[in-house]
Amino acid sequence: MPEILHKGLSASLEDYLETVLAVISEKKAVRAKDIAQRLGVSRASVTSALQALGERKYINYAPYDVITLTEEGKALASEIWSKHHLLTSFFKDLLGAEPVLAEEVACKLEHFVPNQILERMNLFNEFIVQQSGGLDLLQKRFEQFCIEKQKDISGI
Amino acid sequence: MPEILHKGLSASLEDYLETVLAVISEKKAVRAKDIAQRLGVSRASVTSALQALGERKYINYAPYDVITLTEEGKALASEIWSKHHLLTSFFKDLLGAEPVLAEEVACKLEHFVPNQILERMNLFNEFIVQQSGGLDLLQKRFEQFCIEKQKDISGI
DNA sequence: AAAAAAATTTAGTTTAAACTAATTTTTTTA
DNA sequence: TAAAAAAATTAGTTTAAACTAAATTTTTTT
Repeated sequence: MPEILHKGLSASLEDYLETVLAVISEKKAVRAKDIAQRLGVSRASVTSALQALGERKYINYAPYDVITLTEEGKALASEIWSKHHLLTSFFKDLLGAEPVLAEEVACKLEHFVPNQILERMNLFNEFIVQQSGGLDLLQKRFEQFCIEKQKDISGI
Repeated sequence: MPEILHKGLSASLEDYLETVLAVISEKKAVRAKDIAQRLGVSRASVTSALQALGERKYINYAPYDVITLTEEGKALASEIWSKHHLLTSFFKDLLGAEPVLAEEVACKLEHFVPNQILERMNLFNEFIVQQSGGLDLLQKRFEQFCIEKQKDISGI
């Protein structure tokens, strides 16, 4: 599989880039060790991913040197990160999915969901929340609906 | 990447299996050529995928012989197919996404979406449609909402 | 029924992404 | 500051999934 996406990066490399941003946001320096831990891969895999991201100018990389994001890298990583949040929120807050499952799906979907669909999710979310008089009310009613549905099913 | 999913098949092999079912449903015999065309891969790739599916007992495969689905294969292919439809419908009918984009996303998501999230999508769909007095009304109101939103944005 | 055409398979190559083991560099500590 | 520990990198291997080109088998046509 070539498996190349929107901006010319594979899902895998996008994950590494996203993690670089996440670690930078939390700590001062980016350690390959941290990235390896978060993604559950070996340090060797992190090195080769960082080299690939360096070649494509998404990060500034030199062996044993400090890692920083280029402007391109920041832009792309932020874009992916924002998709991640939007998707997680859609599944978790609107559909009421388990937070862990919502995260998991978002983590994969973020790499290939078309912008049009993302926009539609947002618009729909706004629309429904507005129509229902707020997220809280909507969630309560939906929860109630689900409970009744399950009663119906068990009552058959 | 090992990239193995729920039932021990990769997304790629699940796509081949799904396509076998689709072709069987439409034609009498399954031709490697048809599968190659649908998936946009070479005939050689189809052969090796069919061999892999044969080894794992999802299809009955022997060189140059007729291809059929095993019971396991039918069950799994149908499951994926049904996920595909549910997802496509969610994005297309509820969110109003372009049919082609909805298909594309569904095609990838079907391989790793957790059942809980799929169930939530269905329940939410039912809930919202019921609350809105039918899908037609909902779609009209949502379309109107989107139009107004876009006016707002352009009016800034 | 033999030749031609089409379809399938095999053989061998490529690529991306992972791994382990060994080496090198940096950092910490005694 | 020298030795030990930790971290990062390199070298080399593995796997899955694609590809092309060549060989084989099946099907069709003359």
